Amino acid sequence: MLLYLFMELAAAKLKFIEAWGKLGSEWGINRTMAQVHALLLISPEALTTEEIMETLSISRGNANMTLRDLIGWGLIEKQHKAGERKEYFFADKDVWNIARQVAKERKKRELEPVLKVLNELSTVTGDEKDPAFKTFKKSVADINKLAGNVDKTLETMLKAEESWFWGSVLKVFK
Amino acid sequence: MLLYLFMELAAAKLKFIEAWGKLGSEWGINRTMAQVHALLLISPEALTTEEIMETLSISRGNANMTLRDLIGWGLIEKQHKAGERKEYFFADKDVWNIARQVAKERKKRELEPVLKVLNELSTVTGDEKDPAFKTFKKSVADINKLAGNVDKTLETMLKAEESWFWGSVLKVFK
DNA sequence: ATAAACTTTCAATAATTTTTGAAAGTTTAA
DNA sequence: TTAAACTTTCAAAAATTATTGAAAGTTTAT
Repeated sequence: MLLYLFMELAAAKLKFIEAWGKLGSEWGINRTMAQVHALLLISPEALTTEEIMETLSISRGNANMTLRDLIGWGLIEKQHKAGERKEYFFADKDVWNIARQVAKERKKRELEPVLKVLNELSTVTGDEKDPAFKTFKKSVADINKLAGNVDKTLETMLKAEESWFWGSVLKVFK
Repeated sequence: MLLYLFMELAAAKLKFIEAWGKLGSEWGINRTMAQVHALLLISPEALTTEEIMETLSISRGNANMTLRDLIGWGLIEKQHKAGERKEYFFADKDVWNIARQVAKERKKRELEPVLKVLNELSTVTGDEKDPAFKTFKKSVADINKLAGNVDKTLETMLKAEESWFWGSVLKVFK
């Protein structure tokens, strides 16, 4: 009976990889990319493309593209071992860095383009007596303001030290 | 020439709906759902299923399911007009409420299940001398801590008043 | 009860996103 | 050079996700 109180490391790893992949896909990050990231996160040494393909049962092409994407996100790096031609990959293990990196990329790729459109839309002119115009203008202005605040907050977060960040925020949010 | 300095309200509406839909799909929210939400956000009156189908060129089935989902997310409500059988739909226009509602739902649907798994994985036992075990345990513990902090922060945000929230946070993030 | 007005369901279809894998490309060592 | 070792590309296929639309279901008025 006691047996079931413990989980094998191997089983735990699989569960972690699966959970990370699911979370990623729910937040617009490709499942495989999140899984490769998870695998490298819990791996003490750098892994080859070969090993990643094997462990996650994915094709060479998929592994290659996913690793390239992860490098583009600043989440993993290539490593070369002396006397070997193969490339090894390892993940930054600092969770605060990971959060910052993801925030930075998504801000750049998704938030900023939307802010640009919202700013354009703020300049629309029309009949101030028209309810359709008034409602449009107010919604756009409100969203623009919120998005701007989110942007500023992220900007500050990107510069922040982990301890400083959590210390300060948790003091405010008590 | 000056003509191009102004944008027609109709064009602006389309652009807004498109941008909101794109943002949604990048963050794991179905494009159509985000578009229907956008349409109702900028509409001064409640709209019928019929009108939504027409404006966005979507089918009755799609409109019906999407509207039901949006009600489930707490972003829109049904309205009945005296002497009419048709149902009308309108969106909460308060941007802070919208942000809170989305945060609340995603916390419940996605963050909490992951926290549950992470907590389970924290209990894994193994050989403290094994680098694979040590790396696994540390990564899980670190992520668990970060996720727990995010959860607490959201929890507080859900209770917060808009002015209080932005006032306080922006003072900290100066 | 009946029928008109309206809403919901869901199997089939369409659209989109992800993955494959073999061929092409590149680098290195001899 | 050449060839082995390794990486990248990308058109085709598979998997996933979203949409359609007609039929079934429900409600209301008479």
